[in-house]
Amino acid sequence: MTIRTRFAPSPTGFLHIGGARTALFSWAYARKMGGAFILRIEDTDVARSTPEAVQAILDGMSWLNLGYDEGPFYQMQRMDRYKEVLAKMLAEGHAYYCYTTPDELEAMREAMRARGEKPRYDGCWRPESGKVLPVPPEGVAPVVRFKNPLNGVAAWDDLVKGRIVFENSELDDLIIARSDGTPTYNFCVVVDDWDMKITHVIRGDDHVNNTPRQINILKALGATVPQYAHLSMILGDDGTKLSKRHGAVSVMQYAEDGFLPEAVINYLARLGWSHGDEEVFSAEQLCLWFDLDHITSSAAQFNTDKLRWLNQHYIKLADNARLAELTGGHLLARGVALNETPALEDVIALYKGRVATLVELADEAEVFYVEVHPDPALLAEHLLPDVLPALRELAERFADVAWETPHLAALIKELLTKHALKMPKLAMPLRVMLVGQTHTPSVDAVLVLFGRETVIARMRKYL
RNA sequence: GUCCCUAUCGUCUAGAGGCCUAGGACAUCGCCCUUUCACGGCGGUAACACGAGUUCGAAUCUCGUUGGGGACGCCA
Repeated sequence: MTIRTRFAPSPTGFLHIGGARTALFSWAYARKMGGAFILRIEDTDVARSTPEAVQAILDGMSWLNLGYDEGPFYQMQRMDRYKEVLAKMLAEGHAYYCYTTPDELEAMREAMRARGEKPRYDGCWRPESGKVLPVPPEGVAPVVRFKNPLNGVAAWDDLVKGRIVFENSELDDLIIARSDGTPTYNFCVVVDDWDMKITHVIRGDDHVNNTPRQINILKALGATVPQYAHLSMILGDDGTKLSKRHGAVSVMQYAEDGFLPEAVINYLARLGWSHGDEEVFSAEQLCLWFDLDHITSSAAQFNTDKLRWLNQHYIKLADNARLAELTGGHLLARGVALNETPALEDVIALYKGRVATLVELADEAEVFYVEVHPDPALLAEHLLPDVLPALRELAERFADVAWETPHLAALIKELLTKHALKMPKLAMPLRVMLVGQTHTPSVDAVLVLFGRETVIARMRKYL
């Protein structure tokens, strides 16, 4: 049997980190098993679904390089099919019309809560042999409810959490079609998973409570029940639930913050799944290793530091031309115009080993293309009287020295000896004049990048 | 309130009864490298929530307690 998995987001917002991991695990499992990964957009909540959100989800998956084999399927385009199955269930007595209004339902729940009971539908319109149903009230459009079994259990062996058992008596008759006739989530999912021959449902564990209901509907339909794997949630950096206010940001925010998609994939893969002691691996490697047996069943806290560490690793590995293009984008967004020299690629070659994100890389590169305004206090601290003569002479000699690292290094050494100075004493003021800060790669490499004219011009301003 | 899930270093995790005086990674601390800062190398601190069982033996199995999370919608 071919393994078929799916990712089924509802387009009510961007693709956030939790959704991305769910997609990643489904994708990786399908890849590992030589199966198919299906993308399905669950847009039956017309009020909250937007085309922008659909696009945001597509963009997020594409950035992460998570390709799907089938879809995207849109539930709103499958209405006819849902209505067909709905009619069948009604005809076969697996579903029934219910005329209880939302207000009555609300009152019912309130009363039950007040009594300390689990709020649920009372089954008033549920047909039973020998039971006399109320007369349908005038002017009330009915909903359709699923006739859930009264006894026994709905149980499954969750591939992540182990065996989970729900008493059917805990479940009430859920609404599968609204009073306007449109089907609801739990019903659409079941029909879709059935029609799309999904073998493994890999999803967030906020769906654990939906699973017994879905299994019961599946069984009523005579459909094969798929395997379920419920992933625990991802907590924010501070250990609290991800929310709009903090943490639950779009995966595209990570792109903006200068993270490489391969770093995000690697991080997410390792968050809640493990392969022994392996920490750093590619998407390809993940597709070879991934399994459902090593998924953690408890919630995991997001850790930006570790993501940064991975990102740093992948930046070091990345091709300079690619980094230049990406970093150039960040620079452009800041309104920094790139000059011919130095070539951004050369700047990146010198700095890529020193940064954790592309934003930091852009920060470092920026000083090569815009004027710098060193902090006067910093200048005063390093442009000391005892180094000024050496710096002035250096600026003069720069005019005709061969502009290459060995010659520049030799010249600096020569003046160091002549003026009886230590390297940092001379290197620090140079750094401050050139880039406005004391932390840079070795000065000769920086000098080469800037070029003769810029170096002399920047030095002259202070000497 | 009811139901469901969950519990190993600060964090992500390894761990399927003896391999565990609990391993790796991030973070942190120290040392080395050094032209500053990084990078890199080496080393250190740091955890089985608690209580009962089962067993010759438990981080691993069972039960309970406590903590955390989720669900209880004509949302998905």
